[in-house]
Amino acid sequence: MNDYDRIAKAIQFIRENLNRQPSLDEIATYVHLSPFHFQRLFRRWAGVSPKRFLQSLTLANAKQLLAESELSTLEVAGQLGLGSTSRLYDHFVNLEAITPSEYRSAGENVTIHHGQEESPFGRVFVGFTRRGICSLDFCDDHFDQASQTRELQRRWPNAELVEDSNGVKKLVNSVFEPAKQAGSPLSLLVQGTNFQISVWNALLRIPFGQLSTYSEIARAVGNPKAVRAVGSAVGANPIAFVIPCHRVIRSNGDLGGYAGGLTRKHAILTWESMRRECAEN
DNA sequence: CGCCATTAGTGGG
DNA sequence: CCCACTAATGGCG
Repeated sequence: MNDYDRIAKAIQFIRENLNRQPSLDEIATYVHLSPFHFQRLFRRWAGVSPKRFLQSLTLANAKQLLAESELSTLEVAGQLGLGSTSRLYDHFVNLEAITPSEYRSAGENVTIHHGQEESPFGRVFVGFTRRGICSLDFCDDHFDQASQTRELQRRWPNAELVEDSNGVKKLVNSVFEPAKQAGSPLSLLVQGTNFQISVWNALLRIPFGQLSTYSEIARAVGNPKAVRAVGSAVGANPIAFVIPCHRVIRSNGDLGGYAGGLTRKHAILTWESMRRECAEN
């Protein structure tokens, strides 16, 4: 079992037993570590003690984050025309959209480099072309490399797939390393319907470490009643983590869903909120 | 009152 | 049809 698995297991345990406020000893025992070692591992991973983590984990906390983000940057998320390009993320991420039909007519001669690599939140499968990242998914038992490659080929039927573990390693480093801000902008290359693209754009506008809701996104894309459809579009996000679908939760404060598993969603959110606190202090 | 469980309504794929 | 949803509603302390 690697570190991420252990931490994930601990977090899940904490979540399930939140109302009992489990002690450090109890959690450490659960993941088969000594309290001392567990605390150190946890601190290294999250930058916070398990105790502090526990405190920040309540629903009240989630709702507070929600309230903070309510007023911020989401109200303007312009509908994006087909195939157009827009700069987002304070000019650090560049999202380029291609419709399925446009792809069919124009899109040959594309080579997609792909492979798996460890990330702070577990193994990921990544695909990228010369023009940008086109795929990023977390791996698990149901979604292994074989099926991920198959899915990639299905989405880009004319593309040539090439395994490239070196390239993938470099890419993953720049994606998950916060120092990426200093480097060149990330380019994303995605296919989707007009609706999906506008939703993914809205996701990119949620600031690091903050939360939004499905209904908020629906409002932001100018279709306030399409809440459920937004859920589907968010779920269809082809580039996990970079397009931050993990920052969207239910309006009542529940976590909602996540393709990579709820524990992982929770882990990423917690990590982000801690990172943000650190940056502020 | 507040806290839940249930449900009709919902729009895009 | 299927949904990574929500607001309204009613029951129960």
